[in-house]
Amino acid sequence: MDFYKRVEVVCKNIPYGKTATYGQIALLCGRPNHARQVGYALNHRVSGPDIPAYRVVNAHGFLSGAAAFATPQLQKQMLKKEGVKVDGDGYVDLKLYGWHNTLEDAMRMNGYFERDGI
DNA sequence: TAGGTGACGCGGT
DNA sequence: CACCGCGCCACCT
Repeated sequence: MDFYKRVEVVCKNIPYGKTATYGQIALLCGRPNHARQVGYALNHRVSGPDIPAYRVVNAHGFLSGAAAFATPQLQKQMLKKEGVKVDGDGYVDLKLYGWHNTLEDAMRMNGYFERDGI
């Protein structure tokens, strides 16, 4: 299985106006302990205009990857643009804007993985 | 080969 | 809440 390709698929499935955590993405990729690798993937491997990396935050709702975007404020701007409120310290309220994915979401991901052989 | 690093996270205090 | 320790693991030096 190609972890990085899975990260790409999962990121593309984060709903508009919602955010997902690194650990959550790792879990959906079938690798529970790879939260750090999700961060690595987004920073060095997975990139492109069709991949909403700005919707990924850490378990506390903090925009921990903000500095890695083209401009330091870009992640915050992109989120606010789709209705996600970011406070002055760079945090989003996961209760309101977290992607509370269902078992169906997880099974759909697996369907994509199997279809694409990754 | 050994050791350091990091867009991380959980459990304990 | 905050802070801390520890586990985690692919990638560099």
